Amino acid sequence: MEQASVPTADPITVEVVDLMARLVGLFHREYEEAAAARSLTGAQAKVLALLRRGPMPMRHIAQTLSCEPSNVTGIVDRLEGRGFVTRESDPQDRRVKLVVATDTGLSASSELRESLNFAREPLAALKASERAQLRDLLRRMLDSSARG
Amino acid sequence: MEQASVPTADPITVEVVDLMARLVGLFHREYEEAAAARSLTGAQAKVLALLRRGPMPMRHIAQTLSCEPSNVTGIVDRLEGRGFVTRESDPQDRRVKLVVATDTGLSASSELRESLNFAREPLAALKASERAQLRDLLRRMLDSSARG
DNA sequence: ATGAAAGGTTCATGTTGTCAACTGTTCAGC
DNA sequence: GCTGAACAGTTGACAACATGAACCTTTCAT
Repeated sequence: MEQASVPTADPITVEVVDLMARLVGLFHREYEEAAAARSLTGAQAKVLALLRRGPMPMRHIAQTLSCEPSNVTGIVDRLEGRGFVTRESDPQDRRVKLVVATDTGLSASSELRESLNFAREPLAALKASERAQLRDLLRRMLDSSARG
Repeated sequence: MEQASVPTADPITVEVVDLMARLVGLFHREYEEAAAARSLTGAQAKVLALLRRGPMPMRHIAQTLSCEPSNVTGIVDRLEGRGFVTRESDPQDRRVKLVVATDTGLSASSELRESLNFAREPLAALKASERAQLRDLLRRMLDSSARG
């Protein structure tokens, strides 16, 4: 909804968006596969990946994933049931539960990250200088949308 | 599994993969939202998008989406129930069912495609020449992985 | 003709996702 | 200090998505 002011995109933008869509499809499949190989689902893997930077309140996880908090409850339940994370209540605010990755959880997540060959093969088609170029372009796109 | 021969990726590749992951997240969310605005789910929208090029057997849809055929049955059921597609049996081989988008389905899919602002905003951060550069790099990645 | 193989569907099951209702906890204003 | 609004998280009901096994029909090779 609400896109009255969208100018018809130029042809290059349209094509880039299309290419992105294909790339997203590829990446997504690879990610799911890599997760499944460690008997994790995609959602579980995503949460574990978030926790690599440290404990995080449920609420924050939900916001990052753009989903309802009640959904996170279930995902964390299953991760907890398998020993990948624990819930600890925040001493600062006893309403919030901090989700903490266990060692098992962290190493599973690291393994998965390492194994993400995605684009390792596709990216091999590019020269080092081109990969750097790609990195810079992507960085700028993401920086701009992080601010937007 | 089975990645004994994966060389440790160079730092740039690792960073590109990370950026991709974020991009995929963004794109995915936008896509789901755009679909939801037309009361379609992401999966339904994907199938409709596939059918823009013409009728397609169930089997082929499943392969393209990398999922089980039985899953496609359900998705197409729901699309059919709402008048977005129909099933016609292939005269050449009466085992196969061709899924055909109706006019309603086609226009819903086109609308959705048009509304995909993703990256329209992020891409605006790039100059025209840079967008072209990005397009070329992405093309080459995808070409290589299409052959792989 | 027969039997194997392929295309779809059905059924049982599990995960992800939403929404509404509920329990605790915090905090502002009185 | 209390009270009530607002917030964090959970629960329960429900729909969509996803898999795997069993099944039916059609095709095709022998």
